[in-house]
Amino acid sequence: MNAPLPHSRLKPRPLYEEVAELLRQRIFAGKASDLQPGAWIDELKLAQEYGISRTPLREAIKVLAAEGLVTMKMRRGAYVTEVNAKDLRDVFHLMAVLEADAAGTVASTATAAQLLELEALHQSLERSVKDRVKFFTINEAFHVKLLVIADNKWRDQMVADLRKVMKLNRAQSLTRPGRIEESLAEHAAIMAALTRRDAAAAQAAMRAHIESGQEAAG
Amino acid sequence: MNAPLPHSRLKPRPLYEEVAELLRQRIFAGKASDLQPGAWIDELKLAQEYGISRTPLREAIKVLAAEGLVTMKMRRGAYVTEVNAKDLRDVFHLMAVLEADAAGTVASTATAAQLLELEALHQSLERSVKDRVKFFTINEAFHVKLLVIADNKWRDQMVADLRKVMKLNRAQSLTRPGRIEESLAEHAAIMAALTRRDAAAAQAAMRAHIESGQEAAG
DNA sequence: ATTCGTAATTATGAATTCAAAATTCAGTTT
DNA sequence: AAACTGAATTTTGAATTCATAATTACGAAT
Repeated sequence: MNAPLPHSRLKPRPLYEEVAELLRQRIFAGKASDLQPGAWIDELKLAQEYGISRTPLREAIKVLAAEGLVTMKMRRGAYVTEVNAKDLRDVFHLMAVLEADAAGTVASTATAAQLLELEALHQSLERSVKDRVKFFTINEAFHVKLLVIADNKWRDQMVADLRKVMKLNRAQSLTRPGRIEESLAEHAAIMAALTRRDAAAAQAAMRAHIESGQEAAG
Repeated sequence: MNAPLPHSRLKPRPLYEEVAELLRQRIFAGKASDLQPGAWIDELKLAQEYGISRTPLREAIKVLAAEGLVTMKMRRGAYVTEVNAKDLRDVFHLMAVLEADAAGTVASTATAAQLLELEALHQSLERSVKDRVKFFTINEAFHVKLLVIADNKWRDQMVADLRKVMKLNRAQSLTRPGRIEESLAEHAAIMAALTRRDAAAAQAAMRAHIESGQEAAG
């Protein structure tokens, strides 16, 4: 079949993480891949395919299980997690709560320089309304920067995990016509509140923004 | 030292989970155990001690790593996580945010019967001011019940993980004189807001309660 | 005596092997 | 033909073995 993966190069991180990342991508590929939600994960097949043993593969699967991407059933192996509508609502709700809190923290504690960094990103976002991909990228960068400034690694971890679960569904992304302009307006509201250093308003604006994104997805 | 564990009985859950639980307890025992914060985890020693091989032990360690209890260093093994003062503040903050949100949800969506269940627990709490252990137990039960009613399994998972990290520190627990009465008063405020179905007040009361607990710990 | 370099030891990461449970399949019986 | 029993196969869970990276120990040289 496949030649063994040339993981001959000096490995900067353990194999199981490498494999976990590969599996994540296959899972996120959704129905394009064989690892769709609900699918059984064939350890033997995957191990052979990647040219590795089952040991690191199983370790990778455990990592994904902790992230919520796969679900383990006793003596029945691992399955790609299926998220129903309520799950998705719950995940979006938490994302809104956590990011709103981050926005509030930034409004009250960010330095002037940090606010300028956000402002720069926001302006870059405004210039990207015509480029869907670029808009998406910078939008992501804005949210990441906000979290970095809010400086709570535990929340960062939580948000990252929630994002992964969201990606399971594949519905999100700014595809609905007019959604980009809408999103931009919401970002403007967030940015304005931050600049005013109005924590309550920043929280509210961020919450509205995420919930708005949820509707776009649903 | 120890005889091999008699895992002869029909195992209801995988060995690595069993072991993960044992390790958790040892870690939570804190300085009473050899697994204090910062300590290196000797795979070989532990595996021999439990009478198992390194394979399930390493799987257990990966589970704990996902929970944040241990930290992996590439090619250097696993270490019990050390939480500094800022980490602890950040964890408490998130706990406050998540539980406050849950309280808000309960205030607005709980059924009358569910509120009565909480009310019953609260009254039981009032009757336990003189029994430190009982108070602690019922207090825990109240928070758990609240989360169950709020019905968001992803938040439940997050709160559970945060609790584990908190327990790493071992400072928490209602030991300061007068803290029990204080805590009871805060619970009364929460309960009152819930009964009034005042979501905003319930959130604020819960947030105050958790932050108050943080001071008691620090 | 200290520092640098190399050999020996130790510990981690990964592959392989083994055991046992679950599923599948065939055969028999009603 | 349907259903039940039991053997064969498949697959998970765990132990063992192997390879390599990292640390330690030792010794020589400055």
